[in-house]
Amino acid sequence: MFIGEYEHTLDEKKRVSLPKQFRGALGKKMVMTRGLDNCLFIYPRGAWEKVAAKLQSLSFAQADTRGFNRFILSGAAEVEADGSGRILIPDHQKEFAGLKKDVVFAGVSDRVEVWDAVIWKSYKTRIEKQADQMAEKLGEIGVL
Amino acid sequence: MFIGEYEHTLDEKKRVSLPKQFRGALGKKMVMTRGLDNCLFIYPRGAWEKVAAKLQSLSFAQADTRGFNRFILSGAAEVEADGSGRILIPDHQKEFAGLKKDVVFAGVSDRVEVWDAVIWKSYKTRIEKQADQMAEKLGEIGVL
DNA sequence: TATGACAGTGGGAAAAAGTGGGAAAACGCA
DNA sequence: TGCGTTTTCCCACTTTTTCCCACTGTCATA
Repeated sequence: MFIGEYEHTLDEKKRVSLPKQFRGALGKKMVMTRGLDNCLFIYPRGAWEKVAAKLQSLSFAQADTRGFNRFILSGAAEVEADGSGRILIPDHQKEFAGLKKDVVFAGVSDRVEVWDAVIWKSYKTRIEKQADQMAEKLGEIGVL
Repeated sequence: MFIGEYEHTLDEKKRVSLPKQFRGALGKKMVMTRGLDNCLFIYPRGAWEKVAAKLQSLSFAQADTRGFNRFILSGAAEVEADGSGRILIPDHQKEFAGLKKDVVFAGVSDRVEVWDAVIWKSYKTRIEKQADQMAEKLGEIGVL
C-alpha cells in the first residue's frame, strides 16, 4: 500500500530518485506506464503482470482494442533502480507527463504516480476545491 | 512481453538497428509482415508460428478471410539481425509502412511494431485524445 | 552543539549502443 | 566472361548509457 507525497528532482541525465519509503515495496525492477490526467504509473513487477495478463486476453482484431493496447503497452517501460535508488525516465514518458525539473511521487494504493510538480500543484488545488462535493459523494456511498 | 517505444534511423542501405531491449526476446531470426494501421509487425519465430496457425484455421470459404490471409502471409518476410543487431527492411515493406528516415519501434504484447516516426506521432495524438474511453476500459479490466 | 550516518544530488570516466562508410563478396545482365 | 550493381561483412567514429565516487544538507544521537 503506497501512501504519501514526495518531491524529487529530475537531473539532465533523466534520472530521478525514488522516495525511500517506496523502494522496498517497488522492488528493484518495476514497470512504469502512462497513466491518466498526465501522470505516470509505477507498478511493482507482480502487480504489472496481472495487468499484462488481462491485456493479452484482448483481441487485436478491433481497431479500438489495438489502439488501447498500443497506448498502454508501447507507453510502458521496464525500469530498474540503480545503486543509489534512482530510475531513468524514458524520453517519451518524460514528454507525455510534461516532466520538467521537479517531480512529485504520490502513493495511490497499489501504484505510485509520477507528476510534474507544477501540474501536480494545480491539479491538487483544483481537487481541493471539489473536496466538499467529494465529501457528499463519499457520504452517499457510506465511506464517511 | 514487448513493451516500450524506441526511435532509430533507417540508413540509405535500408538497415535499421533493433532496440537492444527487444533483441533477446526476438532472437536472431524473426518474421516481419504487414500490420494493421500502416505499420509492420515483427514476431519472434515461435510466436509467428502461432499466428500462422491461427490464420490457417480460419475458413477458406469466405472471400474476406482469404484476402486477409494473403495480406498477412504474402507480405511476410523472414529477417535476420546482422552482427550489430540491425535488420534489413525489404522495399515493399518500407513502401507499405511509408518509412522514411526516422523509425519507431513499439512493443505491443507479443509483437514489435515498426512505424514511420511522423505517422506514429500523429497516430499517438489521435489515440491520446480518446483518454476518457481509455479510462473506462482500464476500469473494466480492473487496472484502476 | 558537535559528530556520524545517510538520503539525495551532481558529475566524471569507462563501457556500450547506434550509426555511417568502405571493402570484399555475390549477383545479374549483356 | 566481363562489367556494373547490389549485398554482406567488418571496422571506426560518435553519442548515449552505465557505473562509480564525491559533495551537501538533514536528522538523530552523544
